[in-house]
Formats: sequence, C-alpha cells, structure tokens
Amino acid sequence: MKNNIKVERAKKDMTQEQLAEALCVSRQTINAIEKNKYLPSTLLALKMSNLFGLTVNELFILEEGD
Amino acid sequence: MKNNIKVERAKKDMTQEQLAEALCVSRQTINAIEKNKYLPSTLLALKMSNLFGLTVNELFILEEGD
DNA sequence: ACTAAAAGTATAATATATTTTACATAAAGC
DNA sequence: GCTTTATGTAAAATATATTATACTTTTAGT
Repeated sequence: MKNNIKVERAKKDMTQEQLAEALCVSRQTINAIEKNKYLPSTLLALKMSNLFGLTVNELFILEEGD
Repeated sequence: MKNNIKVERAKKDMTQEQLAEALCVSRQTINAIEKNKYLPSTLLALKMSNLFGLTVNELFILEEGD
C-alpha cells in the first residue's frame, strides 16, 4: 500500500498540523499515515478525498500482497 | 454514511458468503457493513472497489454529520 | 551557531474493525 | 409443513486505528 498524502499536502502548502486540524484528527495520525505505519479508516480516507479533490483510489494505491 | 454494497453484490448475483470469500473476510463483516454497523478499513474498501469496478467514493457516500 | 517551526518517534490508553462461534429469522423449493 | 440456503444478530476475543503526552531530530531563517 502506497499513498500520496504528503505530496497532495505539499501541493496545498499545508503542514501536518494544519491538515490534521482540517480533518479533525491528531497530527500523529497524519504523520503515521504518511509514514505508512497504518491505514486510515474509510471515513478519514473519504474526508481526505474530499479535501484534496481526488478519489480514495487515487490517494491510496494497492500494491502486490495487500 | 451510506453504501451500495448490497446493490452491487446483487448485480453480481453473489451471496454475502461468496463476497466474503472473494474478499478474504468473514461473512459477518460483509453483513455488518451492509447493515451499517461499522465502516470497513480502507484496505477492505479498496478491495471492494476493485471487485465491483467502482471507486471507493462511489461505493461509500459521506452524508451530513459524518 | 541560535532559534523556531515542522516532522519524526515512542508508549500507553481508548475506540473501532474483524473474527469466531453460535443461534435466530426469512425466503424458496419441494 | 419440512428442509435448505441466505440473512440477521450477539457476545467475547483479537487486531488495528486514533488520541494524548512527551521527547528527539530535521529544516529553514536570521
């Protein structure tokens, strides 16, 4: 599993903390997702999708073995 | 939050058990998601997305208050 | 080099998702 | 009515996501 959160966040010129606030989650959650420590819930993935204007499928990419 | 799993499953003429097997989860998980007891993980949502040929966003729809 | 802001990391606590087992109900065919 | 298959439901156990607190490291500006 791979994701583009860090890149999309950079496009919007947001810090992890700003993104966390916009999504009503903690900064650690954003950091953990960017560092691939775990996947977000579908709810959070959909909120990110809305915020970045991309589908969940575009933000989170399945890889071999997932 | 709303989802179209039951309808898409019907289109494919699959039982909950068949869908569960195809996705490597338990039948109860499928049932619980269809009955909106909880949301799947993003991993499972993406697998469903692949199987049905729809984006996660098309399968799971945010509503007011989510 | 100093400072401040941002990002990374760790651990424990809580919340949510998933499994397993088991039983109850609904629908369909015979 | 009986049987079978599909669906609904429940409780306990496990796995995973999220939070809170706190500390370290990196980065950028001065």
